[in-house]
Amino acid sequence: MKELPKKYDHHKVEEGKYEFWLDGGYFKSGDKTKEPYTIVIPPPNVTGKLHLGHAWDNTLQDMIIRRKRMQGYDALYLPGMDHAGIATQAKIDEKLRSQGIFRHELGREKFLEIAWDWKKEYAGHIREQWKALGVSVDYDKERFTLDEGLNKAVTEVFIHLYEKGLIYRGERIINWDVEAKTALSNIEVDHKEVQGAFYYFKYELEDGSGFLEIATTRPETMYGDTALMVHPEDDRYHEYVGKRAYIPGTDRLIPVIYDDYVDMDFGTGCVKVTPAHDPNDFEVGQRHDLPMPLCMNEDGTMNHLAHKYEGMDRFACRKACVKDLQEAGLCTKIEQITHNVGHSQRTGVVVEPRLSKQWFVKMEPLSKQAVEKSTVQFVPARFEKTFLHWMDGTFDWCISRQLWWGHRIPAWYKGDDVHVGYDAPEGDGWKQDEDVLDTWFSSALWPFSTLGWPDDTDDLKRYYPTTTMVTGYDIIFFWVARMIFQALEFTGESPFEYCLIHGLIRDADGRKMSKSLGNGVDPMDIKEEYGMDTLRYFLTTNSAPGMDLRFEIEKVESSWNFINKLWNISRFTLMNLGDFTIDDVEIDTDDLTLSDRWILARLYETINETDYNYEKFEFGEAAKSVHSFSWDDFASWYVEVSKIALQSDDEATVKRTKSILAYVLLDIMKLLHPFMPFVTEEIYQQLPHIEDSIMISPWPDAIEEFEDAQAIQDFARIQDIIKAIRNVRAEYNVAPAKPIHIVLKVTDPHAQSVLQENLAILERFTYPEAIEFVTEYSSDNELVSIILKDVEIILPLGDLVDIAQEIARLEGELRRLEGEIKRCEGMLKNPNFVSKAPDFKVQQERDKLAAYNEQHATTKARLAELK
RNA sequence: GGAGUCAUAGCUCAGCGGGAGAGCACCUGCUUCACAGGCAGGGGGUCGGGGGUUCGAAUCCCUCUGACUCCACCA
Repeated sequence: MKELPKKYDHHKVEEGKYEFWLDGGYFKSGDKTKEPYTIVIPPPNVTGKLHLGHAWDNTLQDMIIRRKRMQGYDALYLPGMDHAGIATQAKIDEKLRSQGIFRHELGREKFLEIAWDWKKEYAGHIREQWKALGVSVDYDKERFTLDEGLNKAVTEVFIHLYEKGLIYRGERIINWDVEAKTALSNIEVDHKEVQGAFYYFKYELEDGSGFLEIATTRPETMYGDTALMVHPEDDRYHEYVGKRAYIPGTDRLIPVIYDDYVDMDFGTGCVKVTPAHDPNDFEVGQRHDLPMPLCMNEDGTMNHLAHKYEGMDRFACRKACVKDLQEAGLCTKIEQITHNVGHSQRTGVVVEPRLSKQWFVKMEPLSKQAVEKSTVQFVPARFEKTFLHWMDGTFDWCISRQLWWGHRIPAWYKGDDVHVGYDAPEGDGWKQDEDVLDTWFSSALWPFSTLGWPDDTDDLKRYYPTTTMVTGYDIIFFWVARMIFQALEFTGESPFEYCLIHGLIRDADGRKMSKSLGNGVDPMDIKEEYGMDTLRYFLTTNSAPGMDLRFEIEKVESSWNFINKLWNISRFTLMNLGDFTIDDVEIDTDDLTLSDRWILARLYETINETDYNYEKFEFGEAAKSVHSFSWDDFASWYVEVSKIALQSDDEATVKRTKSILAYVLLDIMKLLHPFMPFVTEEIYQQLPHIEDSIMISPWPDAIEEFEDAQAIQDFARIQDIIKAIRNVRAEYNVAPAKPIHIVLKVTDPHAQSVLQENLAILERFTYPEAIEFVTEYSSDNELVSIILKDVEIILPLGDLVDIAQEIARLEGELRRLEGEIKRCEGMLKNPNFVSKAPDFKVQQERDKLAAYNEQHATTKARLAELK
């Protein structure tokens, strides 16, 4: 006889399972006889450990792929990692700095050697964590964004877009990260509201005729000013246009010009123009052919244009020059304001708009194509709007980064000549661009570059386009959108059929989990304490698609409790199966008791509901069906009922019951395997089974022969009677196991036979002294009577019965029934309802009304007797 | 300034066109031979306010209020 330990021990259960699966080769894809189903992992950065967000993301992917594998697909879950340019380089820099080493002292080559070592180390950590999560990824297909193959894809894409005129190099105002000393794209900048000020300055006119006053939030940029501008229709300023004014505190003169960009009603109506440090001013500068001097260095310190402030940090300079100009009477007013300021997503520093020569992707043709041709189905659908909305208004994408860790831009320069290609052109003197590409440039190709593109590989043909992408809404712009337009451009197809979007993980107080708040939760800590199955179940059942997930330890505990429940129903089953084998499992649908038919009918319904919700990616709903089936139906009722049959002397009865226990439990395990792979594997191994692993066992079938509405209805009658009796026992404080006399007044012949055939069940649950069936029962005040449909339960409780209480209860019941009757009649009297509502609905109401009327009459009669 | 989300039981959330649900918390009984992290019973909600569509609305539409998120170069 097999026996499981009394308590579910997640440590023991999870130990060795992953190795077992790996050894079995179950994660491998490639069975050509099957239809492919592909998910590529969103590649984690090789910067650190996986957090709860990854655990969520990866569990969702793994659930989908495990189910599809069981359903007979050639399931490919392709793993990989992202080099994460800025993030990784920043971390390596930091580590080097702590050792007193600076990147530039090392040189590019040496630095890259260190970076690759770093990658190797972190890739190892990440694989360890995938293992802990239990994700069934095919390691034979693992990729890294800086792999040779992917590098080839990146280069190919760059060259193609360049030749098509969709990649260009130009001087633009870009977002400059003064700490990382690199350009950023627009979406790598987070706008945050901060306290700032409007500083008013006097620009004195050259001819001594007075001054012009401007307001600015960034005084330090005045050293890059090359003009003042006013609106052409602004009467206040006509006389000044054409004159020249001094940049305050300097002897540099700048012209006063007209430009209709100016908003006359804002500020003073006069604006300083700093073409090298502001995107709008840059355009003004171009229109008026103004000089565009930078007044800052790459690290955010001021340059020689700031004369005495040279070398000072931009914010220190702001403070200093404001103070000096105040003293000189040239700063007239300071207004405190709150305004939005761009911060680098990576380093957090205030981004400096800066004129700089960079590479850009021309977005308009690509986004137009994406909007028109994308066939990706977002789940939930509303995220398609998010995607389209962004595609609609996106700016050209700055793709060059002043870093070393990344794909080096395939461009070579010699004087003014530029060559874009795989290799440098023939001849001496060509120098390759020092910069690398934005990390997202390579991530955008991930769904096809990982499968071998640009070569027309077997994998690409077989697994591309991929089936489902799972990711958070926070990277729709960064990644999803770019994958879509690049895929359409280069493969002519959308990169995936479905895109399942999930939200963010928040702490118990609803705050975003972040390093700075220190409120992050390490999935490995949860694994240690509750087990990964618990964490997975928690993560995938506590929010709807696209919604955020609040991390609450109480819910993790309740997930553990559910698994412990499953453990115990398995324990019960195994204790009773004895040496029962898979060959002994036999279900003859012509030879079943009501409870057997009922549990199988419920199983049938549960499989259908679960499948329906799995297909819609509604995992919370899918789990809800299995949860209530296994706990409320199987554990609370069938297991109890089976105890009767298992004690029978009749061998066939015992065998039938064991078969059903084993069969139903096995299906429960399979339905839950995608949620909790470890414990379901453990239990599967103990139960009679065929395949070597639950992972490769077939997904449960909803067998139509099991569908049985009559059984569900009949069993519900039994349950109702039992519940009613339990209820009375509680209400009258009758000890649960104290034997009581039960009289059932049944007139309906079908009800009569159902109850009589299942008398043992009634006895099992109600602890009767005797159960008596009657068609008439003489009035007696010392009894409690519960009136159900077709059945009246009479409990002669003698002294325990309180007539007044009983009258009150029955009157309450009467009121309830009257309410119901009124409702039914109201609906049925409404001609519109009868004519417009579906027939089955109308019939349903009629049936209910009949039943209520009958119950009402019986209750009223009983009440009359009492009075 | 645009776009979107949320408002349902004390808490956290499902449900999203046909009679209000779960988990946790709370109250009352239980050492019932799988489980006391369990079993049985119970209390608790005019489903944010107001309109509309519909035979029927928590569910669809409009509007208001409150919370949040993303996008956006007004100095």
